[in-house]
Amino acid sequence: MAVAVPKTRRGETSRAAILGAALDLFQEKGYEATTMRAIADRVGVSLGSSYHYFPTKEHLVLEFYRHTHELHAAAIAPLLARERDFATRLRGTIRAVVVTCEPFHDFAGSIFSTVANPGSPLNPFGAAARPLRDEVVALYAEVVKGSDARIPADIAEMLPLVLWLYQMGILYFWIFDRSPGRLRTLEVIDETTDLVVRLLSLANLPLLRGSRRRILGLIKSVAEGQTA
Amino acid sequence: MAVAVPKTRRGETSRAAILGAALDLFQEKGYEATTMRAIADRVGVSLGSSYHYFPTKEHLVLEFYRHTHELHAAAIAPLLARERDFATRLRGTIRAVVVTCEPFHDFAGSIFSTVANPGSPLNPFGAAARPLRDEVVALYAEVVKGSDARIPADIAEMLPLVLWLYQMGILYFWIFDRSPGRLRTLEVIDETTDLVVRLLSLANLPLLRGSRRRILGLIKSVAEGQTA
DNA sequence: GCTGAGAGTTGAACATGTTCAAATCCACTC
DNA sequence: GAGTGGATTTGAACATGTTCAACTCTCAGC
Repeated sequence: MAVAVPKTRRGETSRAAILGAALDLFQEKGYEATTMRAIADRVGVSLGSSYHYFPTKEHLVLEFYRHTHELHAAAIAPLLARERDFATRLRGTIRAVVVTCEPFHDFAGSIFSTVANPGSPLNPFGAAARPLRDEVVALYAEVVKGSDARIPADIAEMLPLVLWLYQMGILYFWIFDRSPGRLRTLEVIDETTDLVVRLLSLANLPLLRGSRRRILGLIKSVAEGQTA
Repeated sequence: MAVAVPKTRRGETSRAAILGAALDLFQEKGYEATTMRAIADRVGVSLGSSYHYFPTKEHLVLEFYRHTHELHAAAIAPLLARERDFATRLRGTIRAVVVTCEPFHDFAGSIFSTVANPGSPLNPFGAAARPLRDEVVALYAEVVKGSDARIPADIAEMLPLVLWLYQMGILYFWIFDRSPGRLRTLEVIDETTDLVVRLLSLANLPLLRGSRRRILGLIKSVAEGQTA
C-alpha cells in the first residue's frame, strides 16, 4: 500500500485521469455506488493501475478534500483582502464553505460514515489528514489575524482551531439539511457566528474568567491529545 | 433485507446464539476482523442463517449498542437512586458510560462511524434509531429530574438532549484516547461536568440572558430539524 | 542497436458482505 | 400417519475492495 508518486509524464497523466474520473463518478453516483472497477473502466485503465497511485478508495476522497479546500480558499480571498470586521469575515468564510461544497452535498452524506471512522485516513482528526487540517486552521488564523478584533492572547492562540471545529459542526449540520436552498444551514450560520462574536466579547467579564481559563485549558489539552 | 422476528423456539435460540457469538467475536477480534462467516461458524450455523435474523452486519452492531446501553443504565441505577447532587449524578453517569464501554474500546471507532452515518438506518438522528435515542435522552432527563438542582424551565426542556450530545462528544474523545487507564478521558469528564454545572449556574446572569435565549432557540431549531 | 533497470500496467486471485432459490424442518390438521 | 404451509436453514453465487507476481514500456548508457 505504498503511495506511488508518478515519475514520468505518462504516470502523471494516468494519476490525473484516475483522480478525475473518480471525482466525476463520486459526484454522479455517490461514494459507495462508485466502484474501483468503474473508475478504471472510465479511464480505460486496468483495475490494478488505480491502486498503483491510490492505496485505497478512501485516498481518492482525500484528494477531493484538498480540491474543495482550494476552491474555498480562492472563494474567500477577496473578502479577506478587503474586509476588516471580524464578524463579517467569519460569517463570509463559513458561508463560503457550504456554498463551495453545495455541489457535493449528496456525496458528502455518502462518505460521512467513512469520515467519522477514527481508523480511516479520511478522519479529519487523524494523521493522514494533518496537512490539510493545518491548512484549514491556518486559514482561520488569517480570518482572525486580518480582522480589527482585539482578541486576548490566550484566546487568540486557540481560536483558529476552535473555528475549524466550528466549521466542521456547520458542515455536519449541512449534511443533514434538506431544506430548499439549504436555507436552514445559512440561518444557523448567521445565528452562530453572531453568538461566537458575542461570547468572545463577554469572555472578559470577571465572572467568566474562571470558566474561560478552564475552557481554554481543556481545548489545549484535547488538541494536544490528538497530535500525540 | 427484511428483519425476521423468530416465530419458534428454535428460531429464538438461533437468533440469540448468533447475536451472542457476534458480541463475543466483536470483543475478541474487533469489528472488521470479525467476519460474518466466523460468526456463523462459531454458532455452528450456515452463513445465510445469520442474514435471516440480522439484515446486515451493522444491525448486529446496533444490538451491541443497545446491549451496552442496558449495561450502562444498570450500572448507574444505584447512583441515581441514592445521590441528589446534580454534579455528582452527571459525573457518575458520564463516567459510567466510558467504564461500561471500556472492554469495547478497540472497535468502538467502527461502531461510532456506523452510528454516525446519516445514510445508515442506525444513525442516532434518524428515525430508525429513535427508540434507543429516546431511551438515552430519557436517562439524562432522569439524571436532571432526580437531582436537587433548580433548573429554569426553558433550559430544563432542552437539557437532556444536550447532555445526550455531550455524552456523544465524550465518547468520541474516548475513542481517540490512548492514555493508560483512559485517564485523559476521565480528566476531561471531570473538567467538563464541572463546566456544565458552572455554566448552568451562570445562565441567570442578566448579561447572558440574550445569549441564553439564542442558544436555546438554536438548539431547539436544530433538534426539530432532525426529527422532521 | 542492445541491454538493463526502473516505472508503469495488467489481470487473475482472494476475502468478505450480501442475496436468493431451493431444501429441510416442524407443528398442526385431517 | 400422510399432508400442508410456514418457519428455518442451506450453500452456491455475486459484487467489490484489495493484493501481487508477472509482464510491458521507456530510455539512459554503452
